[in-house]
Amino acid sequence: MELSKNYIPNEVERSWYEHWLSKGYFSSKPDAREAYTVVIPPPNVTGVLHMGHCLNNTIQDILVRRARMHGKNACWVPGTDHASIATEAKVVGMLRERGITKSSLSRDEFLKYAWEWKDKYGGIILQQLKKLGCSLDWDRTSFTMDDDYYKAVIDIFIRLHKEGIIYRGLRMVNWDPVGKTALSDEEVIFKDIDSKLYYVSYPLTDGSGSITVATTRPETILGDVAICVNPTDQRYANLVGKEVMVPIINRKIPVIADEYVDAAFGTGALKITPAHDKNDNELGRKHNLKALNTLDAEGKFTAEELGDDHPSAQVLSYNGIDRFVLRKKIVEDISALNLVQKVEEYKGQVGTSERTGAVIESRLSLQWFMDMKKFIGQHPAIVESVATDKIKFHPAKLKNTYSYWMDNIKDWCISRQLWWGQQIPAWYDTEGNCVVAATKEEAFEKFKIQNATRKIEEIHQDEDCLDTWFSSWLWPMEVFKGISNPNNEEYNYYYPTTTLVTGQDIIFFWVARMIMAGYAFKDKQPFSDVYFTGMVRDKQGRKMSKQLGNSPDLLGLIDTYGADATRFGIMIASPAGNDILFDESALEQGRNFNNKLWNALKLIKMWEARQSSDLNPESENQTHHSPLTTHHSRLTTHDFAVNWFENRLNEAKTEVNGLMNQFRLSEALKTIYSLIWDDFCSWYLEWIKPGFEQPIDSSVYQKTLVYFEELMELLHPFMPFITEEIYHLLKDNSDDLCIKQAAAVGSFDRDVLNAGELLKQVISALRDARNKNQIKPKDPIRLAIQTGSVAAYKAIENILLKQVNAESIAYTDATIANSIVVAVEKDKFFIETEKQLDTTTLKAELLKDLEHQQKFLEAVTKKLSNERFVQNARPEVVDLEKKKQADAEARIKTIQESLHNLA
RNA sequence: GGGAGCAUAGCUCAGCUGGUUUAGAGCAUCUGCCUUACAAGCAGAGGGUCCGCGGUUCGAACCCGUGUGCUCCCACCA
Repeated sequence: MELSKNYIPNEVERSWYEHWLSKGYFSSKPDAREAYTVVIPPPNVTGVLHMGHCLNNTIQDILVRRARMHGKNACWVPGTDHASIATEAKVVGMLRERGITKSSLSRDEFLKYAWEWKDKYGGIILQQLKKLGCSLDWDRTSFTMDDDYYKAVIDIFIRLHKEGIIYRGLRMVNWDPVGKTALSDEEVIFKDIDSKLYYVSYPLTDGSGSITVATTRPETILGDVAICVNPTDQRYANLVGKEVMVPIINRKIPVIADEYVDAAFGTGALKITPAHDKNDNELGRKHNLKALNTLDAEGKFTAEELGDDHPSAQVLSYNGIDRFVLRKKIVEDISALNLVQKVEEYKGQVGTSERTGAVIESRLSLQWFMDMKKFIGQHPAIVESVATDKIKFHPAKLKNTYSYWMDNIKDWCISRQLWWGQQIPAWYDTEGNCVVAATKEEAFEKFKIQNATRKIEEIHQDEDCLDTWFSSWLWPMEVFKGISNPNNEEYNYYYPTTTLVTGQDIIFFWVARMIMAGYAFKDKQPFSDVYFTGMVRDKQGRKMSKQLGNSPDLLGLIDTYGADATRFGIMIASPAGNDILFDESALEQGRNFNNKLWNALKLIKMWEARQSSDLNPESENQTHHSPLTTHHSRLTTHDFAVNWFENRLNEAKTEVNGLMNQFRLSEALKTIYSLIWDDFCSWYLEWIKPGFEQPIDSSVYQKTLVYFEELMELLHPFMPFITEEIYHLLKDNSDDLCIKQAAAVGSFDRDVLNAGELLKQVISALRDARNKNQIKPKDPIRLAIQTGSVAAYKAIENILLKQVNAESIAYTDATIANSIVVAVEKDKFFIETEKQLDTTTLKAELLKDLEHQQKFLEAVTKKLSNERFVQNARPEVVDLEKKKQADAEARIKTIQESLHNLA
């Protein structure tokens, strides 16, 4: 079969993925093997694949594929998250484009549209994962709003409510005026902003002057209920207890004192607006002040609650004005009253919604909460398991982040004013009494106990739904029906899961809460290792964003470079927990690597028909005695190469195992890359390569096939497609690499490896000398070796001849005049050539080297003459220094001889 | 405001228990090569105040202190 010049990935990738699927390699069933379970962090059902997913899922696939090849029953569960806020926003947007407003629809009508939308677009991201080569068990695809899953979430809510962990209360919450819903603290992102500090005066009602406050939020002035100063602040001591007038609305409010106020900030006087600020709200409650709300759910002005104060036409004219427009308007109107003293630039922070980006309002509302202190208190393992590494975090530094958050945890607001999600199983009667129950009928039964005359039509369910994360935290359990069908066979086999791979940005949202759920509902850790990825940034270190247009089109990249190259590119520079700077040149490197593998395949395939089996018996005879003739040494040359590579391969496999166990994936890939490119292609294949149209020893060829296969096996988890392709092109293998079981790693001999390293060193040194002396690659040289171990060089003569383009090799006891001298360790090499040598340059080089060596010798000698060093350092360290000294001395001698030789 | 982390070649990063380090790799750069697997390649080279300062030690990129610069997390002082 003719192999193409370069490797062309697209068709190969498509057909192997189909083949793997058709063979059912990714689907897992419980059996006698140990399970290796990974649940995908479910992407938003609205999502499309981006670089973050690419990194995250490539890592999971590497772990899963490797486990599958190492005797584990690997199960990787796919699925999507209903992502209530994001999805509801998308559906609302889609409806708006069609001229439909959400408010014109009933809940059922809206949900019908949402499900239609989900069914149409919800699977896209999963299809894209197939392109990346992800070996997910598609039969297990789950969704956080599947029927059983939905029931499990409701069940957990009811359970926690019964235990008194979940409660309903009127609290200050983070309100997203765009999403029109409450948010948990974790969903609020604080951003630095340039704002202004307005100094506004409130006239005293007794006409004795005014008090000036500094505020960043003048639009809330109409909701002010007091002015507060620090009780120790002498400036205001005589004003406490008096009254001031709120500008515009002319409401009388008291001047009060509280230690909360910082006298050093602004004017030392603070306006209290309990309806719009968490701290003000607390102060308000402490001092029995009313909370006057002036903003509606959308963040627009409403005078509704100001009714008792007989709002003027001016106040009423603000109705429906957006908070930011209102801010300017109120400042203008107060300025017109000459009550704005000054305006300062101010750098402050505002909370924004993680999902919609809207500036958060603090808003008093009735919501459902989870009492986290109580909850965690009941399950100490939630905190301990991470501290004691029962659940291992990679990188470990995130353990601190986790424990700090746990120690300072606050109640979790779990209700959302949305329709897309699990509807809260709380029911109300006409008097506003509330019971929690799974169904209307159950709720009705409960109400009847309180009031026998209650009719079922009089009760209605809570309109709100639950925070998405209140369903996601059950993911590792419920994908195996662990909640909805407890102790089923699959759950018992696959749970706890093995490794979780996710972004460190969701450590609190998701990871921490899965750990809570794991211990609270099943008394087990949900996973044993968590690999946290950083954020994918562009090569200048900027976050990927739509505005910057710097997020690459992943599918386009896969089309251009292939999935293997894309996986290579994202993995080669991504240590656990660090952000990765995405650079397309890494994908090029991956593509080039594909090509290198392809060409190695082509080379080896050329030999297939050129094996010479007649050399085999002779070869076996030669193994154990010293070779004397050139003919024989060719055979032992191969023995040397084969033996060296086998040892090197085992060494590298050992390294890779170690790195993988530590989750150092990027380094494992680098090790494999260098093993293949440098050791296998650049050295080994060159060493065994027969001359033009010459035969290759059959046993060497067979060994080479085995090595290449093993290299593909090692690389497969990282680059599954090309390795599978080569595995089949190399030999007529009837099995597939995808499920091939890795052979045990053999041992390796340090001496054999060192011999190989020495040979490489000699070859490089001689090539360097050729280069420096401008000997053209085609010009042959004659090589003479002065060494104490002639036999060792005899064994590798043929490699040496070929690798440095020498026409002959001789052994000598003495220096050879008019030659270039190269020293490697204790051996000297003399290069003789027809070319006229540039003695001036050569001398200069040697002198430079000599100086360097002498300095080094000086340093080592000084160290060795330090008695305290010799006394205190470990003996092997001292021996090493002695060896360095001897080597330096020998080298200096060689250089001096060479200089002499040139003269 | 509190906490964590980072700083090593032009760039991205290794360097694990202080001594096999005269500090490595990949990319980029430079030189020479179209050598029958591969120019998306081959062969080779150059490139470092290990952030500054101080300390501990026979010995420091590594440990300690301090300064500087960056990054992240937590925390709603209007």
